[in-house]
Amino acid sequence: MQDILQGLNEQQYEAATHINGPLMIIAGAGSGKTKVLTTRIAYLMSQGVDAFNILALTFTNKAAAEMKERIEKMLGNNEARNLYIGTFHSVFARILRGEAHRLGYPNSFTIYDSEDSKSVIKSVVKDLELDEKHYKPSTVLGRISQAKNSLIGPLQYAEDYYIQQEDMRANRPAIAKIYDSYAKRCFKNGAMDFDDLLVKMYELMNTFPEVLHKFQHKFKYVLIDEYQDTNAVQYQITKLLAAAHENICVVGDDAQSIYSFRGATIENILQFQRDYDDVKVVKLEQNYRSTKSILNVANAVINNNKGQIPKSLWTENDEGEKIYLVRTMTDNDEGKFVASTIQEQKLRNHFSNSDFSILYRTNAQSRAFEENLRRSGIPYKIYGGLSFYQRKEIKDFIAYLRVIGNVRDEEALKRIINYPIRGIGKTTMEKLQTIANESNITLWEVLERAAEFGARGATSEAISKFVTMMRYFQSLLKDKNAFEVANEVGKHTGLVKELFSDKTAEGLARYENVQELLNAIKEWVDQQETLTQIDEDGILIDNVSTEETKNAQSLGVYLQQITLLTDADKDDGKGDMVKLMTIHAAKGLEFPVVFVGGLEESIFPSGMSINTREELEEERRLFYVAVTRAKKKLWISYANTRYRFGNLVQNDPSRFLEEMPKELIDRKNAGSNTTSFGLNNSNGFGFKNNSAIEAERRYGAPPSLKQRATSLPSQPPAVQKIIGHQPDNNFQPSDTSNLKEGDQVEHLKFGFGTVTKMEGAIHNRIATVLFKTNGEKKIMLNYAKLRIL
DNA sequence: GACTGGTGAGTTTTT
DNA sequence: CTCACCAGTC
Repeated sequence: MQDILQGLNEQQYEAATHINGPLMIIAGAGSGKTKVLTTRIAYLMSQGVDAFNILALTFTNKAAAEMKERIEKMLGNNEARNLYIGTFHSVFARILRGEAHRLGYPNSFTIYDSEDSKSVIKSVVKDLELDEKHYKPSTVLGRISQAKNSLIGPLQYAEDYYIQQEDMRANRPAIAKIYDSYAKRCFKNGAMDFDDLLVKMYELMNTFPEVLHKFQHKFKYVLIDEYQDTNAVQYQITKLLAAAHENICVVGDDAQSIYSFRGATIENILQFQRDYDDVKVVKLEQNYRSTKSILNVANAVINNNKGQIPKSLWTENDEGEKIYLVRTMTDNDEGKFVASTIQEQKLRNHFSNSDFSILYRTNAQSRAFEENLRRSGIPYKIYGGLSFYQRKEIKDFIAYLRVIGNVRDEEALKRIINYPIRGIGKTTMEKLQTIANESNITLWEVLERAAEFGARGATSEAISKFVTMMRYFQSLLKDKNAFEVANEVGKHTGLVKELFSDKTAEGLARYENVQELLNAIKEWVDQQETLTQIDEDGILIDNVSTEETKNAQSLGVYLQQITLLTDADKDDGKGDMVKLMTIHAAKGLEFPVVFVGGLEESIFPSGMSINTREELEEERRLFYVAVTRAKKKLWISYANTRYRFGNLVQNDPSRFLEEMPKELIDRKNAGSNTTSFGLNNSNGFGFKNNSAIEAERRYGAPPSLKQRATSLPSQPPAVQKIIGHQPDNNFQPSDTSNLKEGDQVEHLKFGFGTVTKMEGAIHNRIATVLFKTNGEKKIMLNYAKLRIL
């Protein structure tokens, strides 16, 4: 026990050992939060608390895995594997797997990912005969998700005056109706979406006192990481769970709240002290991670936000180097700069690849980095983005498994019914679908009784063949494990064979992916075998009943966990690789060397989040998170121009750059020695008249046309030619809400042109215009900088 | 019912 | 640029 608590500072010690009663830890970035949490758990166990009585909830699988691993190391045994540590979603899914029947769901319910959800919404919108252009699945799902996270059901949604006003204003009054149908459809399909995992867990606890009682007493100690990111449902559930013992410990940092788009509210952390009596509050303010320079930059930036919980983060670490600010001509150059800097740093400072991390605001930005790392032969791994399980060929294969596990899963069924092509086409499906909806039976049932509903000839035959095959697979469930079933599916459906005969590069990759899926399932099954050999007292059992093992290895269990899996979880930690991820994904992690890319207006801060102070402050917190990931060295970069939808776009340098204290910034690679970042100063940052010359000096002469096709287009993009337009000092953007094609306009930076194309007014917030300057170049622009002539 | 080529629309952030 | 969707053809 002495060992466990060793090396904690006074506050950390207090936080780790105050195990009875409510505790709130306000933990600054890099203050050893994970260390405290893991120590706390290890300490609990050393005090005789059973691992089965401890529940720790995190926001990412990665954070959970890390905690588990650290605890295991601390305790020196594998008792930690019996802890309930996981994301809200995965822990609740696990619980619901045993209890869902109470809510009318099959215990083998399917979990819908966002793609499935959108697909359901799409068909609901179609059935309700609404305008599919106007009721876009992503928009509608966003509204529904928001409602669910605030515990607002379909009925309440329809009756809520404020919500209805909002929907009316957006001219989408039918969302309430869609929400209702969507919920019913999911229920009929025996499926829960991501939000349902939380909502249904709440319903379960709230409706069945005996269930609540059971879990209140099972989880005598509750810990919640990143409490500032909890939303209303999560808040309510944890409140219920902790009500009996009040041994609840929450850890958070209001400065790192970056999930409000998911319904997270800082209120929860502010409310905590009012929810329980005698809340112990511990502040962790000493940073052990970063250099003084890095921390000071972070502090200076976050100070621009109003209303943070007062806290002063300090460090005893070295001053460190200044923060490097880098400007490049294009997004590709940004990638190139990062790749070469990594090479250089490795040689100079003996860093290994895994010491580096590249962070960005949007997943789309990863490509430029990826390409250049590959070109430089630097091994890298991208976290997030499309997970392995979201790839088309994998989802197709899994769709078979899903239907086998749950025939009510209509989304999966629709996916596979004619894949591989077996002659059950669109028209047939539409007919069957209508029958299913009208007679309120499942699509599967309609298929089973297809002949009875009027299927004839070849179609009827194809359907009954399909049904017979699926029934055969289902018959395997009884005594075959997930891998054996999957293997059979691969063989009998011809899926593997079809991919194998596709000799194109993509076909080969798809084939390999499916192979990898089968391997993964095999691995999982084997792993389950060892897991089930430990009983509830944590003692290894020699003779596990085959029944139990089989159960744990079943297809249903497998399916439920993979939907919640992200790519990061496949990471075995092995392999020396540079890590690429969004800033959101990087929360809670730290790296010796960090590159943050794309510090440009409309990217970071995102163009979607610049309209209210709240949105902007969240972007700023995100920047704060990015900066505080770095231990030793930090590069921040932005590009003058980048490609977006195949078009060249120009963005101003991010406003956040201005907020960093100048004396802590090394700007020798920022291209300009002006002291101002002045966004409107055409002589200032990034838009100098001589930037083409400057670029040539740094990157060499532009490559010939032929070369350009194969090598980096590091030549300054054509847009440069027209840069340098000197607007009238009184340039006032016009009200461009009526802007139309053919209008003559003046742009703040580019000068005069004609509007050739209007693009979307997406979300009514930021819109871009494609226009021709001097009859020559196409550029996409922001409305706000245009004057109609 | 299956296949093809043209067209338009889309990119925050995560489970 | 890339993907989903549509109309038109076999």
